[in-house]
Formats: sequence, structure tokens, C-alpha cells
Amino acid sequence: MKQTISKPARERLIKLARLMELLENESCFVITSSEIQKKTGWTDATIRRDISFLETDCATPNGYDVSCLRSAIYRELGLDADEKRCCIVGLGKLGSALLEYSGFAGTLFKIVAGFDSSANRCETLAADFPLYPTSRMESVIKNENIEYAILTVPEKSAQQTASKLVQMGIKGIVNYTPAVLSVPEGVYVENISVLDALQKIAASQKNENL
Amino acid sequence: MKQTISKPARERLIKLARLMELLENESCFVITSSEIQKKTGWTDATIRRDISFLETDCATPNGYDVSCLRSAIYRELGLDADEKRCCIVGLGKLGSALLEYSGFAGTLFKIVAGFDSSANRCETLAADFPLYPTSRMESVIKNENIEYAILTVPEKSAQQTASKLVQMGIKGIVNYTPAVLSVPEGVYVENISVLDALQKIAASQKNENL
DNA sequence: CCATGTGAACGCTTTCACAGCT
DNA sequence: AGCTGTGAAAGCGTTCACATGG
Repeated sequence: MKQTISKPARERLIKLARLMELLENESCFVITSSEIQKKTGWTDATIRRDISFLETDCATPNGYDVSCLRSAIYRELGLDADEKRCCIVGLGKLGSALLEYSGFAGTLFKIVAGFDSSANRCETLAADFPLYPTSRMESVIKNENIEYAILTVPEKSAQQTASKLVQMGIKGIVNYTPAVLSVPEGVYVENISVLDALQKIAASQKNENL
Repeated sequence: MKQTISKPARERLIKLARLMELLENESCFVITSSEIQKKTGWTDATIRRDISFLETDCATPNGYDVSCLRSAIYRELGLDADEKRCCIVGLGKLGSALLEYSGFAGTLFKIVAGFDSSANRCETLAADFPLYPTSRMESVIKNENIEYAILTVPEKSAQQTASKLVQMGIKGIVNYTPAVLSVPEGVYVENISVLDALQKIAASQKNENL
């Protein structure tokens, strides 16, 4: 059976695919592993190994074919298959900023609903998709086949909301809060709080020259 | 010499410290490694190993002393020492949402400036700290001793802006864009784009049952 | 020559399993 | 008994080094 790709490798591949898109925009069509090394800091051996998991032949005599690589990565990671339906939970400052986020264009991720505890806020705000009060969350998530949630509620309500979302069938949560979310196996959480990020950076620096 | 803490362990410890804060708020003062396992999914052995890097004795007969652990982690990771001065670069929807972020209260991270290419926008928006046009970025970063930048510019300008920031002496970048940033050694980047996060989640799911 | 792809070695992280303590 | 702390083993991911191919 096909080998499963490790998490670090997967995360590098996702970044690599992004890099390939960038290169395509710059009309660069072939790139070598050592050029990728310069751009990313990963070693060329690691890059070649990562790419080998794709089991595709994107190699040319002068390096990899950029667009072949991009599409092979998305294919292998299942990011080019069916539409992935998402919702935003919590329409405070951050959540409402995301209502206008245009970065999903060209991907299969699609935001199809927003939720907030304040019905009033749902009416005031505007988006390309409907906004609902929290009371309707369960029915909307089920009827709309929403798989992923972007969690932008206040930290205090994060766990409680996450637990509800899981109960309603959500399979992945992008956690904008610094809260540590407990979720059952099979549900994936990605933490992208700015505080987490800064702490990681600062802690790395502390450790760098020992 | 003291052993350096691995990156994965550091990241768990940061989350662990957060969890300890949460527990303190719930008036829980002692916790065992297996209770932490239930909450986080990390194994108890890993948790004990991580904690052992702290070289502090926070153990009681019934588990770890919660507040002892929290402060030991922050101390060890250098997160309780001097103030860490940050700036926000790019005051679009997302950047301006962050202007009002209150999550740094009680931490040593402090946002002391915001920058945007539009002078007009800087004047219109309000924050507890000054907002400057990009032209003044270099002098402000140097005079204010700003170490970290929160990058919320459009993806297209991300690399260019990041390179400038590095030149101006920035040591860490929290990257809200999905762009792959090339930075020199010694500069740390944490990627927290929502697209990255969703792709990681979706790719994990693809791989889960092989 | 300059690429990739990959077995094998290495080194790091996690896990096991148990000694030691309260 | 139940906990922590930790040598030792196992498991993984990365890197080396070279065979292979254009």
C-alpha cells in the first residue's frame, strides 16, 4: 500500500505548492531542489524526499516542472477534489474582517455561512453568504454539509463553542483564539492565534544560541 | 551546559502554559500528566518529558502545581522577561481588526505602532498606539526598538515587505498571508494564514485512514 | 556536469517501563 | 496506590552519499 506522508512533510508540501503558484506568476517554469532550498531554508535532500512521496515524475533534466509539481501536490493531498464547505463562527472584529477575505478564490474552500450570538450583528453585517444567529447553527451546518469551522469567538467561549461544533459534525477547526481546544480523535484543530505565534517566535530566539 | 528544548516541545509548553492559565481561572490548582493527556491528546510520557526540561520541581504527590508550572514555562521560554515590542504592518480589514485586539494584556508583547501604505488610512483609523505611513517605517522601527512584525499586507506585497522589515532589523514575523516568505537565518517566521490552516486540516484528513 | 531519487546512517523525539518518592 | 522522572528502546524524519539518467 501507498506510504502515508508525515505531517511535517505535508506541511512543507502545502507551502511548496504555494511557492510553485508564485513562481508560475513570475513565469518561472522549472526549479531545482537547491533553488527551493535557498527560498525556503529546507535542505535539498528533504525537498527531494518530500517530492518523492508524490510518486509523480515532475523532473526535467534541469529541475522540477513547476506546474506539474503544484498540481501533483494538490492532488496527492486531496486539495483538488471536492469543494470544502466552511463557516465562520464569531463575527466580532476579526470574524467580520474575514467575511471579505478573498484568498479562497481558486481553491476548493468555500465559506458558506457565518454565525454570531448576536442576531443583530448578523443583520447589520454583509457578506456573500448568509449570516445566522447561533441558534440556527446546528441545522445550517447539517443542511449545508459544512465540514470546517473558522473559530473567531472570544477566548472564553472557545472551548464551549468548539465542543458544540464537534457535536454538530464539524471535522476541522481553525482556531484563531489562544485557547487550548480539547476535541475528540478525528477532529483536527489548527491554532493560528497571533499570541501563540509571537510566543513561538520569541521562545525560538531565546533558544537559538545555546 | 543546559540542554536546549526542541521546537515541538517548546510549542507544546507554550500551549501547556495557556492551559494552566485556564485551569487557574477555574480554580484548579493541581493536575496530573494523564489529565493533561486527556485535554490535549499528547501522551503523558511526552508531557512529563517536556516538563522535565524546565528543571523545576512543580510536582506534588497528586500531580503538578498549576501556577508553578505556568510560571516555570514562561520563565524557561524567556516569555516573562523584557517587553517585546511589536508592530502591525498593513492596515486593511485584517490589520485594522487587530488594532483592537486585547489578547496581549498580561503578556510582555506590546504593539507600539501600525503601518500602512495609505497615509489617509493611518489618519482615519484609531488605535492606542500611533499609526504611520510606510515611509516612516524604518525610523520608527529603529527608534522604538521594535523587534517583531505582524504582517497583514496583501499576499502580493508580502515578500517585498518582509524583506524590508528584515533590513530594518525585525527579528520575527507573524505572517498572516499564505505567501512563502524567504528570510535570512536568525529571523523567525510563523505562518498563520487561514488558507494554510484549512489546507493542513484537509490534508490530514485525507491521510488519516490509510 | 548537474540534476533527481533513494538505501542506509544518523540523530532527534517519543514512548516504554520501572525505580523512587509521598 | 498513584504520582513523577528518566535510562533505554523504539520509532521517525532528515541527511548523507552515491547510483542513475539526460
